[in-house]
Amino acid sequence: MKRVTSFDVAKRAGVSRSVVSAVLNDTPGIGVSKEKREAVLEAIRELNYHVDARASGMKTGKSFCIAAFGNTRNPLFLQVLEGIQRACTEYGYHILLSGDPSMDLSKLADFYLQRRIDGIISLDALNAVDEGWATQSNQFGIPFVSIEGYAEQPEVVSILVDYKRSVYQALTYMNKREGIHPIYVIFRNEQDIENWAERDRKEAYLTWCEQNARNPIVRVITLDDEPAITELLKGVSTDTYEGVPSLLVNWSVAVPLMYRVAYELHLRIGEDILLTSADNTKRNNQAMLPILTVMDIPYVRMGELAVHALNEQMNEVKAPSMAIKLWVEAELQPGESS
Amino acid sequence: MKRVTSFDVAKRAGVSRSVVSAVLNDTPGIGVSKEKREAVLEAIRELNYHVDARASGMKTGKSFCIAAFGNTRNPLFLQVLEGIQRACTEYGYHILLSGDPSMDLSKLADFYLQRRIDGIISLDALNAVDEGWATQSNQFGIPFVSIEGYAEQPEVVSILVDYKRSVYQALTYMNKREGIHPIYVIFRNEQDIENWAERDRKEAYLTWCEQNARNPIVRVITLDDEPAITELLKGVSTDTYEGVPSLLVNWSVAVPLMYRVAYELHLRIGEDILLTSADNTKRNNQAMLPILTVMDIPYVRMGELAVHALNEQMNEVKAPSMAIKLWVEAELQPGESS
DNA sequence: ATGAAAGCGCTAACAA
DNA sequence: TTGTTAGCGCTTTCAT
Repeated sequence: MKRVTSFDVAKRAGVSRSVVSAVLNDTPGIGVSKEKREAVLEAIRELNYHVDARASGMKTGKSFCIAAFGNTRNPLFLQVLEGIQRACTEYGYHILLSGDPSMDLSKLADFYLQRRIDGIISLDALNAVDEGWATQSNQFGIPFVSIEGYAEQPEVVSILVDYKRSVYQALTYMNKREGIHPIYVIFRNEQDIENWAERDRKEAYLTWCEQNARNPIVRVITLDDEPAITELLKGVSTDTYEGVPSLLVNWSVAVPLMYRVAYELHLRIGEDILLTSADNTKRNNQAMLPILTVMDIPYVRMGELAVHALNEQMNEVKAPSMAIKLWVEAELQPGESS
Repeated sequence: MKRVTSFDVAKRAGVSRSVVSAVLNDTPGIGVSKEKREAVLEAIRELNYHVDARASGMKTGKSFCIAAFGNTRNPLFLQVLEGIQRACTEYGYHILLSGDPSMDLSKLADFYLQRRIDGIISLDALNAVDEGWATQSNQFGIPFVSIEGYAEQPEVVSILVDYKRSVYQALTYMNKREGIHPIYVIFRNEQDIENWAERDRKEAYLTWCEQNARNPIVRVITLDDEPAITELLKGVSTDTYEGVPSLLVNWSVAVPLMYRVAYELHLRIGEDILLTSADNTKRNNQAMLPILTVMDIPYVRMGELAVHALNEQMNEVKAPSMAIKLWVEAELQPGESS
């Protein structure tokens, strides 16, 4: 069972291997006559020849392979992958998926270095900073792009969401409805320290309130703290504030539980209480009743952008068209909940 | 900027390249003295050396890379990937993610052959048959495992769900509740022909009815046909059959719309109407209110199994412990809807 | 037990 | 324009 090589193709086409290579790669500065070119292509087809990417990679020093790193448990990762895939197809890159966040860094590094990866894209947590992925990957000399992470590390290229704008837009939308009474609900993990996104969102809320002469009301609730949510919903629905109580939630993860609590309290979301999420994806909420109004985070596009950014890094474009920090905007997806 | 090679390591450790290689691969039948081995390991650490997988692959003929093929739009694919990833880590394989189903086969084949992939795992549609992925991949000589596809192609290795059992178990569970009245609702795409899974499920329903002396009632509805669903729910809820109307749905995709229709009709699922899905995943339904009772399909494990099956194929185990067709069982996840 | 040397399949620099 | 050749970094005989 012999592999067919470029030598076989050359022989069959009656040319030398370099000609075959030239035809395959459109090597600049080297012309091949029409007939020879045809002959080569013909031979390739007949022999069903396929370049060995490893061999060519060894010569050129490029593997045309980028690594996508993220948590396969996270549904958003799939959307990012979709974007990465789309852009990679365009550039001719292949995607290597290996290593989840549970794996230790040196093991992972070994993976990547063995494969001579051209670049790394990583979907990070908002508060990802330490571990020094970025610093590490710089050590390796592998171009690196973070999605949602390292917002405050000026040397790391990252794709970030403009959460300020997201909150601002959400509030503006909610405000269209007469007599609403916007409350900002911050859900957070107990152990997490406040991150940049959280700060941005809160700041945007306060700014908006000031500009619109509203009294800011902020509630902080620990994720999954059902009693606290019950209390909140009960409270706002019986409050004597003027207007319909209208909640802007910082983090989509908490929303299902809010729906459940409302369901159990027989509160109708979208009528008794209005609800909007400032951080979510449309796809994630298609099954919700009523449909949740969300600021949709474009994870697919962020994946695409990451590849473009990586590509610029890899080719060391002299006049980079892309900044170190790339900001994308969430898009309002009106639902029935507000 | 020079790459560090096994030669550098050898030089530093004061041995030859073959020794380095032997240490790295535990080459059987070739012993290395304790000191030399230590020296090599030391040098590797000092120089931060990493084998070039391409070069070693060229010699050994293995790429230690398997391709995962599936639709990145499908959330289930992520679960499969999770399983694949887990098993791959175990075997030391890397995962190549390239090509979505929209890409044409020859292009894809080119990808795989260029990379000298060791095997392919594909998450297929239940009715996947034509296109001859399998036959094709056999032509390429690349081991292939299908998840959910090619159930009726005896030569293709595939991981399949025992849907008969799934339906049977669901019905048994539903029947625990007194006086239920089980109706089987088949949702289907208009253009799709009936597939093996559909046949199995229906057969299981009929068998169960016979064994339990129930009158089988089957409804067929086109996916997304909202009026038909409305009619169905209205109908069964006002029927004068004895017992609570209890629906077993064949396909989870239709469930959100059923919930919506019920919501609009002010029918309380779990009280006025009982609902169970015979084909679903728990993860997909966490946000539903009330929580849907489902037969949970273990996609993660199916991914793992696929890798194991692939591994056996690749190593051409003489006494294969795995059959060509591997059947897995769905697990009942009781919810509040039935 | 260890070292020398022959490739694996390819590209790029050079020679013709 | 075309063909020759020297590696890329590794594994694996084959001698030593």
